[in-house]
Amino acid sequence: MAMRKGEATRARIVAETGRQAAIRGFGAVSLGDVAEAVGLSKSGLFKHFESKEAMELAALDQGFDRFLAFNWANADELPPGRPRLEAVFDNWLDWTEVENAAGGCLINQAAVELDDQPGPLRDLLRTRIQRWRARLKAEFLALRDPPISETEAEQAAFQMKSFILGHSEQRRLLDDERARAYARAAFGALLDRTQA
Amino acid sequence: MAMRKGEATRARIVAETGRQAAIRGFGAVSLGDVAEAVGLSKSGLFKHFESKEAMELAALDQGFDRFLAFNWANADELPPGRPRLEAVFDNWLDWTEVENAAGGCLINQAAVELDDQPGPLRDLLRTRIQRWRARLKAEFLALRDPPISETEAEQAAFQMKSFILGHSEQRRLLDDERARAYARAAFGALLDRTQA
DNA sequence: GGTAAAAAAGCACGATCGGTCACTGTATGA
DNA sequence: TCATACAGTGACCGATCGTGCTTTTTTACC
Repeated sequence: MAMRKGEATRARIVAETGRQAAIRGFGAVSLGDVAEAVGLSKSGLFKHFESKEAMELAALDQGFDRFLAFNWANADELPPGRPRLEAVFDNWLDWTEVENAAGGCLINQAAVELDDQPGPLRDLLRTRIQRWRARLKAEFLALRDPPISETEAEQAAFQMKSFILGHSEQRRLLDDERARAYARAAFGALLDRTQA
Repeated sequence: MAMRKGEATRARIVAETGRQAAIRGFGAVSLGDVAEAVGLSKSGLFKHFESKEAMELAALDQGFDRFLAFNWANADELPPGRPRLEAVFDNWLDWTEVENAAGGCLINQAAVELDDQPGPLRDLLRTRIQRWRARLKAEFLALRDPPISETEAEQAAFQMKSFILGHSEQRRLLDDERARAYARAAFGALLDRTQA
């Protein structure tokens, strides 16, 4: 009764969908291409997903899981505040560059593509990004004792995310390796200012 | 002999292509949709462009022209350095919010979508963004006398662009109106630090 | 106002789109 | 081992994709 093979195939489909969406965008992913890439027929896909949208939903969800696992890796073991924030930031930069070969960060691609397209995909992305932001904000609040204000923490989280986005564009579109140095310098200075 | 009407129609097609690309991405724009939106038949489009790609190229190029005109408006009349930079930054924020109704900034959408898709579209985008960056860098160099280093100017331009990207995501995807305040505060502090 | 050129429509093409259905092989649980 | 639930195929649906080719309608100039 255990559906072992089915689950493995489903996972391959989800991963491939995310891969293609990161490159072309969700709106340009085709069932035919995904099916061919995983070595299935188009109709075979429908044994695992009831529709293309359900497939994309699973891909985005799993993509976000991967993102969190990657970026928060080893952060739990570090003390809250600056050590954690620096680890997360470095992981995040790595994420951009590791994913470089695979077409870039799926979440960032989705964020820009879906921001004006209502639907379950955007809803999922929104709630997950908001949760992630709240986590970062809490970490900034732990930077100082007594803690900084909520607004200051949000300000800092805003800048952190901004540097990540700036790094991604300069690194991926402009192919400029200095991007990482710029981002790290900017973030380090932000931590200095916030913590002092 | 003068092809007056043709040029007007062409301009409408280009504008509409840009509009749709900003929403769905270039890869998801269809000739049928564009044709219907401008009130033409599909085949009518081919009297103005030899291919879909040529149409997209024109749309991106014209979109960038509009971006530059909007962001640099009234900046020439201001003295170089801080006044100009502040005007450009505010214009840029306005641009994001004005374009809000129209599906967001075409250039930003293209930057994320095309960063891993080689071709003439990406080439055009790259060169135009690099030119724009050089312009910003020069403006940062004018911030101080004697001027800051090249690297410092690039660092500052990196942060400026980052704040724009951060503002765009927080404003458009998360629908958070505080984004503008965060971005302005961050940019103001950056200018203070750089200029002092 | 006639005429030549430009603009646009109409139509058809092969390919591909997302999706359904009836069918077959196969892995799995009893 | 055997029955069965499940994974996967192939043919096919109507719609739409980008793009030619031919014809008709507008437009602009003399």
